[in-house]
Amino acid sequence: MKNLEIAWILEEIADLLELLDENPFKIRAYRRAARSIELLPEDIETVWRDGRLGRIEGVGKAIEEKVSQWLATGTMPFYEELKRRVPPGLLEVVRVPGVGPKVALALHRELGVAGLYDLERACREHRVRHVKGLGPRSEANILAGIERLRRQAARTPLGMAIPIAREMAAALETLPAVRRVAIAGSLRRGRETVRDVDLLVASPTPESVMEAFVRLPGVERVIARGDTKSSVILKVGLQADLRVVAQKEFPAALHHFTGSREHNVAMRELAHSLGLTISEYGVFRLAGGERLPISDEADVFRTLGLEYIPPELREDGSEIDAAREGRLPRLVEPGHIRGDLHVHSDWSDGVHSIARMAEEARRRGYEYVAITDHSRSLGIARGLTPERLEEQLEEIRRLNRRWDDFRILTGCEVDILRDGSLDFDDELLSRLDVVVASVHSGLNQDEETMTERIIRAMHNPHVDIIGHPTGRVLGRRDPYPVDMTRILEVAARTGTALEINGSPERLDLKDVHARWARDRGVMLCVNTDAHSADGLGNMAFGVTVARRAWLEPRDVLNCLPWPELRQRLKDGRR
DNA sequence: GCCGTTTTCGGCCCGACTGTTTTCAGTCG
Repeated sequence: MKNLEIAWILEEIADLLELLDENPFKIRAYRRAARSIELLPEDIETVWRDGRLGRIEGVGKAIEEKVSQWLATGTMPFYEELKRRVPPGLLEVVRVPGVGPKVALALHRELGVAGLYDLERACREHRVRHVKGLGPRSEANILAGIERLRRQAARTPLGMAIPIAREMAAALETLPAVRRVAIAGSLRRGRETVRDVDLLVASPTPESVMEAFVRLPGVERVIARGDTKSSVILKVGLQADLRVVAQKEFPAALHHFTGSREHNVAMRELAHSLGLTISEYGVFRLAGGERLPISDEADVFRTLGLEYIPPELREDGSEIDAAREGRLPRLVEPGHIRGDLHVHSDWSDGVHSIARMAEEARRRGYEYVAITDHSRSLGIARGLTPERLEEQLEEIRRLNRRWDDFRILTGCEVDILRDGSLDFDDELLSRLDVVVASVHSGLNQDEETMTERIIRAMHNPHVDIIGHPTGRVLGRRDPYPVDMTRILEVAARTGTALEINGSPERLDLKDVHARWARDRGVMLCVNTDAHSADGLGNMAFGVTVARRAWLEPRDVLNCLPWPELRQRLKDGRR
């Protein structure tokens, strides 16, 4: 699966072309193609073999040829040539915040800077201030930028950024001059990791809001402070941007600051073709500049002849075509989820009793919850022996007498052992309502072995769901290598559902893969993998991933009411 | 380099902030 690799190369080509001062439109073309391929809902090698590369949005003859070369031979002469022409260290230099291609080039030309180390030394020796257009402040800013680059290499996981953003939004809301506050940017679009927190405020007196913003307790340093826009670095290392607009501008501004950049560009191009222009201030006629009435975000889309596009879909611009043609999905919402099918109790490594977990699930309005404790091989998580599981079934039977509007489903999260066999025998599995099968050990197997291992588990008729299918832990553990195309093919054939694990450190499957799954008719199941009553609240993260995958309720197993779910689970086992 | 319900050539989005400048280029989102 080479999609990400190719997207990365095209992106780097764009960076290199920028350093060569090439035509900006050519550079943009490479970035667009990179983005399309990154978000492509199928394996690019398949597309290539079918001769469909040219049909990818933003891929024309020239890029098609280069990508083909790379897929066929593993090299791309054009890319190699660019790398020869540009000192490789300059690519790091342009990643320093505040340093772009023009400055990097001047530093290279005049001071011989060819990498981060050179740049840092040139700043400390005060040589940078003698380069035309730069001064002492530039030196200090570049040093701070290098520091930031080194300290905050990775993006921040959504689950970590959301509470920070909410806290800041709440603090701003208490200001008397503030009329409205919204979290915007990639956070609002629900991206799994974010680079910064974007906040939008409506206020008649921007300066007072700016003043309060840069003094918020979590702020470490101010990097920009203007009349309507400020940026700060938080003590946790994350950047936060605030934009303040007038109240009547708020809807257009909210759209603008939610992005993505590609979505905005595509929207503005569409506006142009309709004789309109669109910015954070509103929608206007090109001729005469008359402001069109906009009272909410949906109006922004409506004036361009589009259905409302939910934030989670605003990525590469293809959602705009879908909106124009009325092809947008009716996205799944938290309220559609009828139960959680992957939950742990204190029988294994959870902290709360089955009864407590069930009561919490019921309180959340669910119709059912499946208790899926670990199986015996996972000693570290106090996995259940078959005998203990038998006892648990009895306990659940007893508890289920409590309600007539709710039920606890029996289940387990059974380990997929190294050879793909399962940790419990078929007879025991056959008596459970729900079987989630997951990989927890032998994570360093090669792709072929791991893929076969999971496929073998899917062929077991008692397995209903594959739990956290790629095993990643955001920022801590890479996914184990699997051939996702083959996994999806088999899942489609066996009717096995794949989990979207909503635990914020997992989010596994990820959005792009979940969308591939949907496109192949594979059912998804959004679970929390909760180990405590609080953990059930992570469903919202899972639903966000599902929405980014364009999923509708019918694509999600646990949107089914219990009678239909039971039927479906039974059918899947034939 | 891409793209086409006005076009296969000539277009290809919009604005804020900074630092270094006398009017703006570069960077960022």
